[in-house]
Amino acid sequence: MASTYYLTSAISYPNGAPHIGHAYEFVCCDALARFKRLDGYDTRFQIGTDVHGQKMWQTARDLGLSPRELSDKNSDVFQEMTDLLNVSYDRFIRTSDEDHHAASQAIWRAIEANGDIYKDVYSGWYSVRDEAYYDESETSVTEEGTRIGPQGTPVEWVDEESYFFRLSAYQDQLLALYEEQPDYIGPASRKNEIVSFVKGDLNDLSISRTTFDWGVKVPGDEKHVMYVWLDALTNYITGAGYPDTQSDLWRFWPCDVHIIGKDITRFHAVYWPAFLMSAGIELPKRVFGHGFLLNSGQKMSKSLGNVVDPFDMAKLYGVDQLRYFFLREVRFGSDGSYSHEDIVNQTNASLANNFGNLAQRSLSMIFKNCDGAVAPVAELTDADQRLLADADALLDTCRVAIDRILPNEALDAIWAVLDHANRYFDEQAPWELKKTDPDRMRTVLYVTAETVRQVAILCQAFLPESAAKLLDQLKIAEEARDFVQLGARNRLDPATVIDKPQGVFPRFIEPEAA
RNA sequence: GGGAGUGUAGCUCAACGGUUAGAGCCAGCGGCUCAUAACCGCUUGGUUGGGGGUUCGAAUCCCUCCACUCCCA
Repeated sequence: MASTYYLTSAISYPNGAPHIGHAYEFVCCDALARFKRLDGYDTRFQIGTDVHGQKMWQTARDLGLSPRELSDKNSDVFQEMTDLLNVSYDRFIRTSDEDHHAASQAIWRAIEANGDIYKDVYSGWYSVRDEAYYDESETSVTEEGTRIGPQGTPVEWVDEESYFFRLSAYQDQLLALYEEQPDYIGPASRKNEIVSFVKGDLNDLSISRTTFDWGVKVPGDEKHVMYVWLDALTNYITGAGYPDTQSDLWRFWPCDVHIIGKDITRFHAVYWPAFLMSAGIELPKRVFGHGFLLNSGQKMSKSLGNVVDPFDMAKLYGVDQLRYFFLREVRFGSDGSYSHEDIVNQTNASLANNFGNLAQRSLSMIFKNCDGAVAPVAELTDADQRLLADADALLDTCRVAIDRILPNEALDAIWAVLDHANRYFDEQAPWELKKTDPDRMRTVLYVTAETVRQVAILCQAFLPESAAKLLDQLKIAEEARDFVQLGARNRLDPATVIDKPQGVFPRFIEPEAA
C-alpha cells in the first residue's frame, strides 16, 4: 500500500485576473505533486478558488452581476491558467461547491459542540477592501469627508451581531504545537513572526457576518454567513471528504503540506490549527509560506504599471521555460525577482544550450552514425562510470530537496549532472572516435543518452511537456517513466532504435525591435 | 510606531566565528566542430549597504544608521 501525500496550494481569491504570483505558486506546488506521484506516492493535489466574502459581493454588485456569476466567471479564468501551465491538480475546488458548504457547516457544528462559539455584538470601523476592522485611532478623515483606514481604504462603521470563536482559549495549545513540531511552520523566518503574534494577546475571532449574504450560511441561524476565512480554510478538508471520515478520500488527511503565500501565514498557522483543535480534527503536518516574485526587484502594482499577465508570459516564453524560471531561479521561501532579460538568459543558457543541446548532439550522432540504434555497450571506462554514478545519485538528492520544499536545489543538482555530461562528451569527442574507434563511440553515445534518459525522467516533475517529448524520442514506453526506472537497475535498452531527433528547447530569439 | 527578515561580483545566489569570500549567468580571450551561433578551457570582476564595537581572527556576534520586503498596531 503506497504512502499518501496530500498537498494543497492556497485557494485564490478571484476578485480580479490571476497574476504572476498565482502562476508561481501553482507551478511550485505542481512540481512537488508531480514529483511525489512519480516517486510512487498515492498523491492528491488540490487547488481552487475562494469565492465568498464581502469583496466579491461588492465587486459583483458594481459590475451588475450576481456574486455567483462573477465567481464562476473569474474562477474559470484561474482554472484556465492552471491548465495552461500544466498544473496537475486532482481537484480544482471552488468554495461555492455544494460539498464544501456541507463541510463548512459541519466544522462549524463541531466547533460549536465543543463550546467555542458564542454570540456577541461587533462594533468598529470596517474596511471592506482590507477585510479588517480598525480602531478609531487608526482611521482618519480625508478632505472629501471619507473616513479611511491605515491602508488608505474607506472604512465604514459596523455595529453587527456576530458569532465569535474562542481563539483566546487556544493560545497555550498553539504555542505547544510550534514547540513540539518545529517544522510545522516553514520557513523558519515565518515561524518567528507567528510565535510572537501568538505570544501577544489573542483576541476571540468574529466568525460571521450579517451585512451581506454571499457565503456559507451559519447552521441554525441563516441571517449569518460564515467569516470568509473559516469557510476558505475548510476547503482543505472538504477535499479529503469531510465530514465523511469513512470516505475513501479521508486517507489523505492529515495533509502533508499547505503551500501558501507568506502574507497569509497567520491564517494557516494560527486560526486553522485552532479551528481544527476545537473541532477535534487532526492537524496538517506542515504549513509553508513561500516568498513573492518581484518584477525587477519592485513589487507589482497597478499604479506602477508593472503587472504582467501570466497568460502572455507563457505564450511569449513557453510554458516549460516559465516553469523552469520559477523553479530554478527562486529559492522557494524567499522572495525572488524576475525580468525579461533574466528569463531569456536563464532559459536559453540552461534549457536550450545545456540540456537541449546535449540531447540533440548525442541523439543526432546516434541517428546519423548508428542507424538510430543505441547499440551494444562495450566495457565502461572510469569516465563512463563516473557520469553514470552521478546520474544515479540524482534521485536521492532530489528527494531531499523536495522534502525540504526547495525545488531549486533539485534543479541545481540535475543541472550539475548535465554540466558533467557536456564536459564528458567534449572530452570523449565521439566525432573523433567515429574515425578511430567506432565501438567506443557507440559506448560514449550510449552513456550520454542514458544520462539524458535519467534527467528527462526526473524533469517530468518540473518540465512535463518537454520531458515527455524527450522520452518519446528515446522511445521510452509510457509505463517506464516513473522513478523506479532511475538508477543503475534500469538502463536504457541497448536495442532501442530512435528516429531523427528534434530540438526540444528552442532558443528565445528577441522579436525584431520596433 | 512595534516586531520579523533581507542587503555579498553587472545579475541570481553560496559561504559551522577560522587559509586567498565561492558558484552559475552575462562579458572578454582561446579551443573544438558532434550539436540549437551551441560545447570545452581560461580570464576579468568584491571596501560583503554605511559607520562604530567585541575578538588573536568578523560576511558571520553586538550597537547604530540607510534601503527594501512581510507581519502587527
